[in-house]
Amino acid sequence: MPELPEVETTRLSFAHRIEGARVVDVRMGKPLRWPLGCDALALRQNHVGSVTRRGKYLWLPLRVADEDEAAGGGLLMHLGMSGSLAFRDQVDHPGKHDHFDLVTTKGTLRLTDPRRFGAVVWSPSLTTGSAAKLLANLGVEPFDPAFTGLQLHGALRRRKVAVKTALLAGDIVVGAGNIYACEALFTAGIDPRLRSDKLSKPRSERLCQAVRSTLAQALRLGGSTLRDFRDAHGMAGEFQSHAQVYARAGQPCTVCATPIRKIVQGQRSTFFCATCQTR
DNA sequence: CTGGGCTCCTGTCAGC
DNA sequence: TGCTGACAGGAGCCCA
Repeated sequence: MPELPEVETTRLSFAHRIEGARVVDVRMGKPLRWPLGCDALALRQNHVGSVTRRGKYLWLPLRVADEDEAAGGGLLMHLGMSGSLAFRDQVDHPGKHDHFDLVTTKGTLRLTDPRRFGAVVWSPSLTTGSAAKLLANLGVEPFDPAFTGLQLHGALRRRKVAVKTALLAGDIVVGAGNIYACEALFTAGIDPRLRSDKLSKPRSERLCQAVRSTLAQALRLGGSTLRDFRDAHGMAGEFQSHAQVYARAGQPCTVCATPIRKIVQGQRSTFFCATCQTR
């Protein structure tokens, strides 16, 4: 589910409210993708710092306030395919898909994740331990000035996979998942099947701009709510109704009316317009 | 090192 | 209405 716009929308919706809170209790539900990596009770008395994002991961820094239950470090969170976070003053008894509650003096942060591909992992810091390992192979942030057409061209030149697959891999540029990779390629007018190393510099420049503009537009619209995405206030996103190709197989292209095609690349569906995406 | 395929898990929907 | 199979926003891991 959550690609960069959804993760960032989530972060913006609760980061300012949880900052400075003291952890009062922690509740774990069914196992998530990885174990927490520390004693959950050791998180109590820690203070939550400023929540940041790297790719599709969120980082909740913790500061030790009471040496008895010291954890420090922070929590690296990932929403997987079906995860969402809610931050509420008061939470109900956990439902069957609520697998993590961080109860704080300012409210409770709850991870709901039916498929449990998501994760909450403790790490001593962002640059050491499990966080460092999980973030090690991430590509550049799409809104970082270091992400340029030239840089993208250089990275794609060394791959032979389809450009769509290379975008999804996240080790060149982070943030574009299946929806936004499809949408960015449409905006750039590039065939998703094109081999990465066949992208010219002008095409790479267009793709760079398209990745950025697509993610920026999605961010303005609060992400995409296909089924169950909500930000931490429970607000749905609006991007899905602006999608030009994603989930529109058989429907007319908004530009040229050619029916949108659906193919499979690397076990993921790709949607594209065979007329518009040839430049 | 690269690329392809599998896997984790649950819910939903199309088709019979 | 009930069953079965395909598919879903991610990404780590294993093997060729």
